[in-house]
Amino acid sequence: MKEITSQQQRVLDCIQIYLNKTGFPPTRADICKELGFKSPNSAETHLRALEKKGFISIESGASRGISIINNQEYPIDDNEYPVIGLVAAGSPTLAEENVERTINCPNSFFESDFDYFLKVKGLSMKDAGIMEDDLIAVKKTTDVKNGDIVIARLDDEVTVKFFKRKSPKIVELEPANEEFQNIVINLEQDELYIEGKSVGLLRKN
Amino acid sequence: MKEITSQQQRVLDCIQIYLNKTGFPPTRADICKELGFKSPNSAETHLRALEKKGFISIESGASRGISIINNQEYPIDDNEYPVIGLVAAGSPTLAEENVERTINCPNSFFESDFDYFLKVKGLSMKDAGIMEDDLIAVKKTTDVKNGDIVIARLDDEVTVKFFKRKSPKIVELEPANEEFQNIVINLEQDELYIEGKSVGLLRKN
DNA sequence: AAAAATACTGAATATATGTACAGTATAATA
DNA sequence: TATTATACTGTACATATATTCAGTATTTTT
Repeated sequence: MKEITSQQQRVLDCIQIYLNKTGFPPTRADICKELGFKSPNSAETHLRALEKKGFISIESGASRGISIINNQEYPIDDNEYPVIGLVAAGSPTLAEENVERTINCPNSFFESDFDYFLKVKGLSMKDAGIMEDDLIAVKKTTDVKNGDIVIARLDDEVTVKFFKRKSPKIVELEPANEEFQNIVINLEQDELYIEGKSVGLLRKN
Repeated sequence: MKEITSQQQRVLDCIQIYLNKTGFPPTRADICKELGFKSPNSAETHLRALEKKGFISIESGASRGISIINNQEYPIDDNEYPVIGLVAAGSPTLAEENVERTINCPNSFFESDFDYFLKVKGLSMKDAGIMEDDLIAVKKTTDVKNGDIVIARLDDEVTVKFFKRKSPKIVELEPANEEFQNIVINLEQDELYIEGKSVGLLRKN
């Protein structure tokens, strides 16, 4: 699946909205009307691009012969994602006793797929707009880059910080709050386990 | 809803099966082919009967303009919520030209129901954890309390601030960033329109 | 620097499609 | 008994629609 452009996304959304509203797909002219194009060929070329990239299929010759291809990882685009609150020392993050509740959320809700929500404690990342009780969408991965907001485990405590690799053996975990100190980790002495990284945030107020 | 005949049921089933298979409704000719009719008018009359009895609706003039009317078996808990970006001065917020795209999201995602996502510009609310390009879930209402994060319209500009009523005629819009000034509004002189209030926040990174 | 992809306008056209009209026949209803 | 609904065939046609061709311009990739 190649990358979709913003205009192509608009066309794809337009098709979905039209489908929800009417129960059948739009014509080229309908898409033009919805999105302000003046030539049916504008819609046509976008449709062909979306087809080429695998987002839709087009039945040749058939009117309104557009169908959206649902090629998600899971057949259903919805999932119950666990919300992880306080993590008991030493216990695996996703252990049942750590799951406060679940949230139903489309799989493709954030840019990347993700595995769980982590409920934030404290204000160490407040200048990055991460406040107490915010829910961070966490993708489980150890593949993190400088500047990523990572969920790290240090001495059986889970912490959320910016990731900065200073040298092959020195990693700094940097808060976004001047009242907090950088955490410097010498990988030869201390154990650092990267749980994953933040791919999004959810706040309910 | 009148009683359906066995042939009409076959036609209705045929429409549903065709929809499941292709993603769009059949033409009269398609129905004929599936059910062995030799005249498109056979399908037509059945469709008109189904329409009259309330099982389907037919969009006049539109090809494949058939939609099956759902007897509300399951209320769908999903919706496409518009994302509002830059709002042109003087235009209604939800006008089509302001809708950047839509996000599929459960209706009960935040504590309260909501109407659209507003894409945040600027950092005037950064100390409340609201950063540039964050998406605020906005519930359209004028019923706001002190301390609520409101979406307000002032001189055809949309702004997000804390709401503080100082007296019956004085309202203050308070930013969460020391680099910004409070906005004091005398309701007798200035026009203040409350679009709604924030019921949640969404960040994709 | 050339080629390909994106993002359009505008016009033209073959055909896909809804729909009306003319029939035939049977069963249900008033 | 007359009327209406059901259940078809068959023809015809206006128009709804997909799709091609000819341009222009910008951005991205090779």
